[in-house]
Amino acid sequence: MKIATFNVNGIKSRLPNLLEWLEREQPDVACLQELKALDGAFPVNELREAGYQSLWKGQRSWNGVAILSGGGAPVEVRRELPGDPDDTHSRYLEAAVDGIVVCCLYLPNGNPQPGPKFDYKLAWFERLIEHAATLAASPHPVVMAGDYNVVPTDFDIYNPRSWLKDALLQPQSRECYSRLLAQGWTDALRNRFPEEAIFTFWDYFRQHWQRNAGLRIDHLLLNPVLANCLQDAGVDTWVRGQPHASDHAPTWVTLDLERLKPARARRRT
DNA sequence: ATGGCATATCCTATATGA
Repeated sequence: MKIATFNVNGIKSRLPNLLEWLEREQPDVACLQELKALDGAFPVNELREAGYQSLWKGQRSWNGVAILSGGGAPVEVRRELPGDPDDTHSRYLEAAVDGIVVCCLYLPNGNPQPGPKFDYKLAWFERLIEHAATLAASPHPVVMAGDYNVVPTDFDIYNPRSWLKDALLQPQSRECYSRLLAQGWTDALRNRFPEEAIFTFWDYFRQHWQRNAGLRIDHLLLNPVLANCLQDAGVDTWVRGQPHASDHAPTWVTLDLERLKPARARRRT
């Protein structure tokens, strides 16, 4: 099973790119972020024709997340992160897809910092950490995929110097991310490439894509049950090189779900 | 300290992103 996450930066503008990627790479599950569209503008029919059933949560102008499945329909578990009934941003979806719990998240950017947007980022992160503790300990396989808006270490950026004041590199942001991992999550990309600089985002400025001046901010975290199934992980960088591309590239894992069965058998004996 | 580029919207301008 292949599960991917892709910040599309506008589903309406990006639909041709999205469809081409789905056709070529055939992920079984795709988590999308930054739809930047109301629910009624979501291209549900185009995606169905491409072989995907969708669960989505839109919002005017900003944010917006979706979970696409090429197999069974995603079964909604929750449409918001617990902990703040006043939070109106569409940043979280959780669904069961073919036996896997899939969480699709778009963590707040947090710029400029310091300031109220950075405070919101950290508060949202705390809510995620609290909710994720249950998922990490779950006997079910769980993946938390999305745009975390955190560069975990200086090894995850082409050059931290010009980003030192950015919310994505702040010690508070990184501390939250490492506390999340400490619950038992496996950062699939870093697990697959322990000693390589690997990026998922290249901004539109100063020919950063052409110079491979990127950041690693899109992550797929696997709970221990699912980490046992990890086969491979990667970034579909060709998508970033297409005309009219998003500034993010799709990031993915492949999983051997056969390995879930021995664990269950062992528990019974 | 600002801008570079891109997207969306209340669109000869402004907010947001990362």
